[in-house]
Order: sequence, then structure tokens, then C-alpha cells
Amino acid sequence: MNLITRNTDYAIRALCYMVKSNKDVVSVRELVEGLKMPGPFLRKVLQELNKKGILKSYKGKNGGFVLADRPEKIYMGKLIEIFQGPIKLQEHTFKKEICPEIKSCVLKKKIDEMEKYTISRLNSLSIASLLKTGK
Amino acid sequence: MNLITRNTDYAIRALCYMVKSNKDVVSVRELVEGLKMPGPFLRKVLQELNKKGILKSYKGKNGGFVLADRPEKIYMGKLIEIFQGPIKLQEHTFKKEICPEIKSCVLKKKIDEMEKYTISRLNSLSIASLLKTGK
DNA sequence: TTGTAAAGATACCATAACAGTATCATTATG
DNA sequence: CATAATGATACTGTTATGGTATCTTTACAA
Repeated sequence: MNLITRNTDYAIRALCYMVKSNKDVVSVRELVEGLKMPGPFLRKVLQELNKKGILKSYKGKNGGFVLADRPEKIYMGKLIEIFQGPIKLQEHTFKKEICPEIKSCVLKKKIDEMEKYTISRLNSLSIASLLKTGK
Repeated sequence: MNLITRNTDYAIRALCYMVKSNKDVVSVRELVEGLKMPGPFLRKVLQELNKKGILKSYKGKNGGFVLADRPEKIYMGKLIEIFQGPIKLQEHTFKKEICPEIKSCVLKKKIDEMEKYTISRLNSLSIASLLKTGK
């Protein structure tokens, strides 16, 4: 199972790298060199982050990407949602057609509990908090 | 994401059905009629449960399956493991080749925490506890 | 003693999600 | 105005999931 897929993962690492780099603008080329990721894929990821307002982009020579907000304000929950949609521990299964006893389904209730816990955790975890090493 | 895949789900429902039926032996045919599941697939699921000691099987006419243990002793964690392998919220991602900073990776630690929580929950949830409705 | 209704074993198949590539257009900058 | 960057989009390979299909084996009951 993957709570976090590859594109979300790349997004997280790229954002961390950008914060640590302390530069005005960071290009895909630089990120690829620093992080050993497949370039075209990472580009697609960053374009998506731009569309969703996490990054700002600058085209043309010396262009690149910049965080649109402080790293304290960028949460894992949001990033996951961007690339994977709403966070769910269980998809499709608990629908009427598949699970006729959905209303009384104890399993569904329990999984919903776990889901809430997971979501709240992910929503309290920011890029900034990932960078506080040794603490 | 699917904490529980279809085969695990079918296994859970079949086991619940068998407990509620109060019969000595329950055949696949009966389960298919009662639960509206694809027969061949369910058969494969039950065969697996038999191999793993969750069910006992009887071949031949009037044959079928019986729980090998009390429903209080059959846990979701175990069922998931049978069909999906060890429970993981995150696979493959946190390996050296992909995540060079694995030792200090804060994200990994946080996800490991969530994983432990989830596993402990699933391991405290038995077939019997799913059947205690209204409580 | 034999037909039949069950499970056992295995091989095969369709679909969708994931991970990634390839290409061409657009836009700043020097 | 060449070039180095992003924007947009279409395509592709692989794998996991969710099944089918088929043949074998076994036991009961008439």
C-alpha cells in the first residue's frame, strides 16, 4: 500500500530541497542534479504544484520555481490531495452495491476511525517540520 | 488506497456469514447465494483460508468449509496479511536507492508511527467483534 | 458401484493505476 | 535572436488487482 505515491514523494523532496537551497529560483535541472530524479517526471510534478498554488513559476532563461508560501504552511495532507485526491484508507469497497450492510458495518466504522487519525496526522505535518532534523 | 483488498473483504464477509449461519458446514454455493459474490473468486479465497488454517474444508458431496477456530480468535490483521502480505502504509519508497537520507528521514518516522497505530487497531479487531452490532 | 456435488490446483485474462517518456509550444533574458 | 527555461499534452511500459476457465480429486448416497 502506498499512502504516498511517487509524484507526491518527489514533490515533498523537491520542496525540501528548495527550502534548504536558500535560492530565489530553482530550476528543474538543478533539482534533478541534486536529487537524482527523472527530469520529465519531476517537471510534471512541479507544474502541478504551480497550478495548485504551492509554487510560483518563472519561464524563460534563468527561470524556475519558488515556494508560493512559507514552508510552515505547506502540509503533507494538501500535497497528497493534489496528486492522489482526497486521502482514503479504503476506496470503493463500502458502497451499497458492494457492501449491502453499509449503515451498520462495524468494519467501515473502524476503518473510518483509522482514516481520521491518519488524515489529522498528515495535516499537522508541514514541509518545515520535516526539515527540523535532530529535534 | 485500499487497506483491505477485495479478496480480504470477501474473506471477512464469508467468515461472518458462516458464524451467523450456525451450520456445521457451509458450501461455496450457499455463500455465493447469500452474499452475491463471484463464485470462482470466492472459492479461491476460501481455499487460501483453508491453506492458512483459518478454515477447515471437507471435500465431496455435502462438503464445504468450517471455521477452524473461534471467531474471537480471528483478527483482521491476520486476514489482511494472508491476502496482502505484511501490513504497510508505505512500500518501496523508503529504501536507500530511492531515499538516500533514510536514516534521518522524518517523514518515514511519522509514517511508521501511523502504520503502527493502524496495525495495532487491525490486530485488535476480530470477526466476533464485527458481529456485535448495536453495541 | 457409480453419478454427482463438493473442494483442490492451476493457468489464463482484462482493466486500471502508476511511473515515466517524448514532443512541441511558449516565454523571458542576455 | 539564440537559448534556456517552463507549459501543455499525448503516448507507453509494468504491475497489482480482480476476476474466469478448466481440469482433477474426493466423498457421499442411491
